[in-house]
Amino acid sequence: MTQVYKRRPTTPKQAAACCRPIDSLLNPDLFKALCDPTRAGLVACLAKCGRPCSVGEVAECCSVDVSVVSRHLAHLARAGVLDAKKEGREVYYAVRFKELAQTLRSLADELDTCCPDQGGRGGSCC
Amino acid sequence: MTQVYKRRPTTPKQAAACCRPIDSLLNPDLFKALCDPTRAGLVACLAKCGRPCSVGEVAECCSVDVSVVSRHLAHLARAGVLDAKKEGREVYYAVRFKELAQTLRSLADELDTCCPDQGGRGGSCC
DNA sequence: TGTATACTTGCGTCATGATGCAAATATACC
DNA sequence: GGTATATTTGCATCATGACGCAAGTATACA
Repeated sequence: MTQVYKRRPTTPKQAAACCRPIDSLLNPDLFKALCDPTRAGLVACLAKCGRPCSVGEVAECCSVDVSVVSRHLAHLARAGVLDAKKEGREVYYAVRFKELAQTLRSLADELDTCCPDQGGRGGSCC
Repeated sequence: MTQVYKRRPTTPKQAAACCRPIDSLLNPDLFKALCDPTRAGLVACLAKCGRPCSVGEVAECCSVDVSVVSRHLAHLARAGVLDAKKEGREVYYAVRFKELAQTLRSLADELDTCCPDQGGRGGSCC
């Protein structure tokens, strides 16, 4: 069931005290993982490739050292952007397409909910 | 009309050379704006408040100096997350709900498109 | 014109993180 | 066991960015 909020806070201070889904959806760790140009490039590369790729393969597509790529991929996996699977001496990384898309859509939905001149529940809160 | 791509690149190196919408949708500047906990908190606060708020008002909701809040809000506006409107000696910032939600959904859609075991065009590229 | 309020900007400090290299670890294959 | 390949980790360096304070700018109002 959908929770009904009584009213929207009238000041930012009240709003800050009011805990809502958007607080956790605006997770800085996810954005931190994607905010570096090199990492964003790696994600785009893996997404376009569409299959799990090894660290060495991925390293061929960018100009930084393999050790840097390794660290970036591990970082992205830790943040939930990529999935890691070890096979023999290689580690394959793949984009977690569905989970990532789902997270982004949840955030978009919550933004709509907060938007006052949108259908949804806009205008009410807390 | 929807462009039809012939095939998906088989290596990350080929994928990197293949320009696709996800390259620009994974814009590091947007994520850079949201990756700082203080900034994320400000966005959440403004979203929950739902109306344009002045710098001073917003500053009351967090522990950092007003000058820091001012810089953060300007940063978020520059990245397209917030809208700024000057009224007299006050500056009002508001979340660009629709644009932000749209951007996130576009990225989610493009991820679906790239996902091989999803409906969409998964499996084809370039 | 003078003063108060709202915000921005300059600057120094400090913390975090990106990078490359070299060394360490893990696994495959002889 | 010994060697080659794949990846990770330690370490030093360098760049970026967050922060607070103080000074500067803009606007309102007496």
